[in-house]
Amino acid sequence: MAAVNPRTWKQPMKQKLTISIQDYMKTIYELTENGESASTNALAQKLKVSAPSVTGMIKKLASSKPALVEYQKHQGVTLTKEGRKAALEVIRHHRLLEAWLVQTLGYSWDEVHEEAERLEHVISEDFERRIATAMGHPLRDPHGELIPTEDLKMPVDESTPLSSLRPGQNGIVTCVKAADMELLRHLESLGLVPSAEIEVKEYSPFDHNLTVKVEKKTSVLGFNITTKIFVEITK
Amino acid sequence: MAAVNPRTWKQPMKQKLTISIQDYMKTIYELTENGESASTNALAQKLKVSAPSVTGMIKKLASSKPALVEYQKHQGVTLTKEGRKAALEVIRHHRLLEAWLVQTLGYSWDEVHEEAERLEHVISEDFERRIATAMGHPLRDPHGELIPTEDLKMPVDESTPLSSLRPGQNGIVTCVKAADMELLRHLESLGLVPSAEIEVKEYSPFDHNLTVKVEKKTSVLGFNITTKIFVEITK
DNA sequence: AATAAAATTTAGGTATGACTAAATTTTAGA
DNA sequence: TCTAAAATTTAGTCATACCTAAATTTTATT
Ligand SMILES: [Mn+2]
Ligand SMILES: [Mn+2]
Ligand SMILES: [Mn+2]
Ligand SMILES: [Mn+2]
Repeated sequence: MAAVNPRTWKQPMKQKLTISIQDYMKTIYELTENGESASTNALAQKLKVSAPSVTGMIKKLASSKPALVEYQKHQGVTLTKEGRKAALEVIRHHRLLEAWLVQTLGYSWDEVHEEAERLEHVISEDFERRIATAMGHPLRDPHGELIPTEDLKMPVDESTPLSSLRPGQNGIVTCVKAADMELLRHLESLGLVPSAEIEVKEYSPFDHNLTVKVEKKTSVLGFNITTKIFVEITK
Repeated sequence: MAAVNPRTWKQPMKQKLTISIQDYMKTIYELTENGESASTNALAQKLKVSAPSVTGMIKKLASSKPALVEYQKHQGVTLTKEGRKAALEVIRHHRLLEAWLVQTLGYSWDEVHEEAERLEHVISEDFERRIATAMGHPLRDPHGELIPTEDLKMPVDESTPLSSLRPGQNGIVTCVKAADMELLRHLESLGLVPSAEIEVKEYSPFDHNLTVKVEKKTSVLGFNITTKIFVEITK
């Protein structure tokens, strides 16, 4: 119910990270998945915080023991090993929660995100274990995003973006990487949800449009959509 | 994900109360249920915070618009109508969550409290509605505590403390008002849980001990226990 | 009524995590 | 290579919610 005096903290504990820090870690993870470092501005935008606030926080994270990020002025940040663990812990919470909310409370996949965004920071490890067990240790969340394992490793994703398929190829949707609720609802109306089967019918080399067929429905999808849908190629 | 600048708050909103404030409201509610006002020290103890911190917070709550508490120096605090609503909102969240965690994740009644204590502050009204609906709008939590209604009224409790029963009277347990996990587990081992049927066998006028029979098990209970168990008299 | 003890408030700080405005550094264009 | 724009950091504040030590007020007890 109450707070802990930071001055009386026993150091060598698995210290609980603040909600802010947890959000920073998660966001840095997402921005550095491609291998590049995360810029101050990109973080500021994603976290909806000013750039100076990011600089301040980043300095703190870099000088904490153990350091959670690697930081060089003007060069952005990357996660340390410790930092990656912290990020994956939050991401595991988030994705398990999304899956659980959809399965047990009938949330739709475009509604869950917000709720999970707040719950992810306050559930116990016990809660995490209970929902994981109750769902039979799912591999992916409702969007198809991979759930970090209990020992905080991120499974490798074998799937490829729909944009790389060509006419004649088929696939099963594994993941839809979209945050926008409008877009999510649109894709759902087209049947483009995880585990849907897709046939690629046509490809337009100029705009990279793909014509795809999902459950008897045919749609023409632009490049900015086909790069967000990931599939496991079946043919 | 980020914070709101309090200086740019639009006033006349159903402003979201901070977690600290929510905990103060809940605790003040509990301490004033008997009709008396809550003292600074009692609040400090329950909230695990220093007395000066309580004074400071109380002043803020009293001068906020709308005021959440009524406060007179050295005289303790009581809740305003607004304050009571705020308290009941948190209590409803807490008790619905306890019921939900026990029903769907197999928490035991002595484990749920802590988890609910943190979740109560972050679930949405939507989440509240979903779990209430999923459970068929339960009247009581796993301890038997009454759950405030959706329109934030506290139902009146018809039950009486076990301590007021005498040999020959029977009752059904409605509520066990104990916070201590050890005690809760002990009572459970005696079968003293909500909806258990109790027969009062003996009464010792000197120490107010009651000998009771629950499911073929007979126990002698001290006054400090019998005042914490509430029953609906059936005979 | 006087005084000691208990309760409460005042005074002065701290940590966290935001913000704006100004300065600096990096980057990219001519 | 110089320079302007963009990105980033520094400097200085602020709100929230705690804290300890000291002062004050209330309350009991003679
Ligand atoms: Mn975890
Ligand atoms: Mn979050
Ligand atoms: Mn709480
Ligand atoms: Mn509510």
